[in-house]
Amino acid sequence: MPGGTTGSGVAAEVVDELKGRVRRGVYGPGDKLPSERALSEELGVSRPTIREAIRALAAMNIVSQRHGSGVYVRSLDVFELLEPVRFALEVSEPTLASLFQVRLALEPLSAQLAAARATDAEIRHLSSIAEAATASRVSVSRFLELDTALHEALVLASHDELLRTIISSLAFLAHESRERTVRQPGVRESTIRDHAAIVRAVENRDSRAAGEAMDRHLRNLLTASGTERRLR
Amino acid sequence: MPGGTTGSGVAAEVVDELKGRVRRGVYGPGDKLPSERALSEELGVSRPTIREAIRALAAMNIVSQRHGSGVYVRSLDVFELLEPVRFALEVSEPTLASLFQVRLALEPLSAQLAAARATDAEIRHLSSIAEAATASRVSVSRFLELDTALHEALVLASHDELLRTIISSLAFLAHESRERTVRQPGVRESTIRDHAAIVRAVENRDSRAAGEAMDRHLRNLLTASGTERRLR
DNA sequence: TCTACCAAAGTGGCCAGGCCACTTTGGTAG
DNA sequence: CTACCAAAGTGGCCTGGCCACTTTGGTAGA
Repeated sequence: MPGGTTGSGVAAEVVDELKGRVRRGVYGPGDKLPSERALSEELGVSRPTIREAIRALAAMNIVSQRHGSGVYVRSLDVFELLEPVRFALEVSEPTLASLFQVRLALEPLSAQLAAARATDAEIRHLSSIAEAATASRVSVSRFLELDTALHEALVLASHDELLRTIISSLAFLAHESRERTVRQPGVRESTIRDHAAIVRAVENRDSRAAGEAMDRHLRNLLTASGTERRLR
Repeated sequence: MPGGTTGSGVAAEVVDELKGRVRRGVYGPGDKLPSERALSEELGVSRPTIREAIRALAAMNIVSQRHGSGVYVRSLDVFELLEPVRFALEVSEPTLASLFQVRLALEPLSAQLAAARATDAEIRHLSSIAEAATASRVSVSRFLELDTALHEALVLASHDELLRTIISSLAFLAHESRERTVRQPGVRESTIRDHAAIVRAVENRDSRAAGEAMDRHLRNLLTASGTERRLR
């Protein structure tokens, strides 16, 4: 009973069918789908309908169409899959408070797991990121980049795909607000301290300390951003 | 410099054009777009191309198509917007253990918020669900249905759209494993007890107790299910 | 033998015109 | 004033076709 949530109609069914095949791995990333004419025959629907379905999948960044060549399954990376919603999020806006609530529940977990599971190479990577942010002449955008990278590296080191998917999605949502938060006085300094504490805990394989350090870090950011503001 | 990121081709241009109109407020939420035939004439492209463009916008949850009526700009609620997250979660094929880890982080939060924010009607609804499961002659599938309904009702009562999106997506992933778990001896009884405790805490507006009850509930399920099995 | 080129096949992009199913609406009969 | 129904409007889908681009394999030249 896979996710047939798209709607009714033949085209919608084709979308679900193809989406299902990608989900089940019938077509993996990089693979070429059958030609529109072939799919048309196989599924017993007209080519325009197939085209509509493929256009929808392309809009969701699940496939990409290459004129004269074929239709290919994309990387299925979380960020890419979320990109189509970026536009719509300009109007929607989850509350910052809500976002932080969820991050406060998940990111300490991410840090805990990272402390327990990170490889030595991953720990070195974490250190280098935290280190890079301490340099005096770091631009705002570069600082944001490093901040994002640290959270991403942590959840990668947790070796938990599900956590990575969710946290990456949230980071995507948070991106807009971070630009403002990081400009507030003192935030960069406290962020550097917090990051250092997290990395130190991971280096020491201290799950509890890592989780607590992350918790403090997020609460600091929350305080700095003012909780009632909306994203964007 | 509006978001002309879609790609090349006439259909892509139509997508950008329509997207731009929505962005600029030419068509606001709830508004009806011109008919496909009208757009076709106005933009000087064929109707199939217009249809492809509209299908793409629908895939991005920007508009919705209503057979016989028209194409409407959507209200853009967060839950629907984050539908792509669901797909992303499904392709990642998480471990049961990983799934429980995340649920253990999020669902107690959901219960806490519900205890603090639920309306009287929502509390009555919760009670009725918990009540229905205590009847002696409830089939396995019906029991599962009620279990899902309770978790869903809780997160609804939390009045947090972001949480709702994530937890609903996870519930979908969990579905397969629940069918097995619920058949294990004693699980239904303990579930009934746990649910009752959660509902009681919400009725008493006791956030802490609600969170703890949910935590115990999930740990009971986790114990009963054996953690190493893979979903799907 | 190897390289460069080119033509044919395959594929997506787009169009024209048509029929059907569903929704909406305004007039009409009760 | 209400209930109903027919016509108009709209999206959903199909057939069939032509064009533009990419790929590929064979061929002519070095």
